[in-house]
Amino acid sequence: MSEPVVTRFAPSPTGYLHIGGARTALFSWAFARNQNGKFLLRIEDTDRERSTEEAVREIYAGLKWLGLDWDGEPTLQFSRAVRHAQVARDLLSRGQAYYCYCSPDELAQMREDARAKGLPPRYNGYWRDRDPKTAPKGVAPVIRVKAPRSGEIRVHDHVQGEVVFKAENLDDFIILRSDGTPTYMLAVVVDDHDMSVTHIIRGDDHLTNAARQIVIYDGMGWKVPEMAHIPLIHGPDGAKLSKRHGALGVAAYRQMGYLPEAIINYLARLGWSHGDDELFSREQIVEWFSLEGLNKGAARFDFAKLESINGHYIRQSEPGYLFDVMLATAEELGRDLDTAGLAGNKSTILAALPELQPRAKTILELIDLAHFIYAVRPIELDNAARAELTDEARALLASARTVLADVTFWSVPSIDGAMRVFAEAKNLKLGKIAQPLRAALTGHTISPGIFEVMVLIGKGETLSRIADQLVQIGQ
RNA sequence: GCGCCCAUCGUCUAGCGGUCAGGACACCGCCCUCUCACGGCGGGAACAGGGGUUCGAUUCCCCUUGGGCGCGCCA
Repeated sequence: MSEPVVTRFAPSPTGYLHIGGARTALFSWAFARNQNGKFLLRIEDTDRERSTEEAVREIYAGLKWLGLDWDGEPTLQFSRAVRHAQVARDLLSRGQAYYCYCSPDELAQMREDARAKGLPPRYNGYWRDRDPKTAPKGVAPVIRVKAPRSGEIRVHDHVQGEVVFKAENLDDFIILRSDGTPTYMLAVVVDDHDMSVTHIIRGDDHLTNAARQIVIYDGMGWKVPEMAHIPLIHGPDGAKLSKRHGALGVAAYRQMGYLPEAIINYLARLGWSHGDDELFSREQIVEWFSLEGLNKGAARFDFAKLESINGHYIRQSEPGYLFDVMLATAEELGRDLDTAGLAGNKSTILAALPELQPRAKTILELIDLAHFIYAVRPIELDNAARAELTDEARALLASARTVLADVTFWSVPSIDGAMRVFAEAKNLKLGKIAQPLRAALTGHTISPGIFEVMVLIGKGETLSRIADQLVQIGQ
C-alpha cells in the first residue's frame, strides 16, 4: 500500500493568478484527483513588501472560477516563519548549516570577482569553516546551508528524467536572513515536508532550485518528494510570454469572454496530451491525466486555438448558462455594454441563443450578436454602408423601414426553423429583401433581414401578412 | 560568462528502431446556404544541421546551431 498522493499549488500573491500558474495548478490538481489524493494550496507570502491581500483573493477566485478546488484551508507561508527558523537552527546543530557574516556589499563584490574570472557568480564559502568567534562585531549573520563540495546532486524528475548537477556548481545559499526570516528555498522545503507533499509539480524554472532544495532535504534527513518540472509557456515568438501575448491574469481571460471550461481544456492540451484527443472536460482530464503524458518542450501560447475551443464550448453550452455568463460578463465590464438591455430581454435572448451560439467565439461576441435583438429600431446605417447601397437597395430599405420601424419583440425558438415555416407558407425567396438590408447593416454576422422577419413573427404578425408586405417591398 | 533544460507541419501535438510520419488550430478549395457562422469533404504544410550506433533511424549516443531557465538576505 503506497502512501496517499499529496500535491500542492504554491503561488506567491504578488500579482494576479496568471495563465501559466493556472496551468501548473491544473496539472497538480488533475494528478491529485486522478490518484485520489489531496490537492493543497499554499500562499507563498513571505515577501511582505510585494504580497497583497487582493492578490490572495484573486488567486482564490481564479482557481474557483476554473473549477480547481483545493483540499482544506490554504496554508499561508508567512505564518510558519517560526517553524522555518527552527529548522534552520536544526540544520545548524546538525552541522549542516553555518552563520555567515558577509555584508551585501561584500557579496556583490564576490560575485563580480567570480564573474570577472569566468566563474559562476557564487558565494565562495568564506564563513563555511571559519570560527564564528572571529566574526565582526555588530553584524547580524545569515544562516547558510552546507552544500556538498564534491560529488553530484541528482534530481529524479518525472518530466525531465534524471538531471545531474555537479556539487561544485551549487553554492552555500542563504536559508535564514539576517532578520531571522526564512528564504524561499528553506520555506518551500519545510512546508512541503510538513504538509506531507508527495509530488511537487511546478514550472521548470525551478529545476535548478530542485537541486538546492535537495541539499536541505538531505541535511534534515527528509525524504525528497517526487518531482515533475513542467515546461513553461512561451509567447508566439518563442520568447517569454509577455502581457501583449497572453501573460495575463485568469480574470482578464474571463473579461475577454472565455469560458473556464475552454481555458482548462486549452491549458491541459498545452504541454500535455492523451493521444490525439483534443477536447476534454475536467472529468476526462482527471480520468486521463498522468505525468507520462507531460511534454518536455516549452509550448507557445496561441489565441487562435483558444478561441476555437472556446467556440466549441459556447456551442455546447445550455442557453441558460450562457445567458448568465453573458450578463455577468457585461456587468463586470460595464463600459458601453447595455446590461439593462440584456437583462430585460432574457426570454427573447434565450430563444435566440441556439442560433447565435454557432456564430460566436467568445462571450463578448455573443453579447454583440444578441444586441441586435434589443437594439433601438430603426437601426441607423453608418455612412460607409449607406454609400455602398445602390439606389434600388436604398429605396427598398426605405420601404422596409416602415414595416420594421417599431419592432422590439419576438420569440421564436429557432430562426432557421421559423425561416423554413415562413418560406414554406409563402414559397417566397427572402434573399431579395434580405440582401439590401444586410448590406446596410454591416458588422452584423447574422442576416438582419431574416432577423427582422422573425421579429415580426414573434410579434404576432401572421405569415401571410408579413409575406404580403415583403413581397410589396421586394417589388 | 558558468550550469541545466528543450528541439516533429506556421502553432499545439501523436510517434516510444521498420509508419504513405497521424490528429487539432490556422490557411486554401469544394459542398451546404439569402449573409455570417456551424457542419461535411478535400488540399498545401514538419522530423533544425552534422557525425556516429544499427540490417534499418523522426525514434538511441555525441557535437553544432537555435530557443528557454537558473546563478538575490525575490519567489
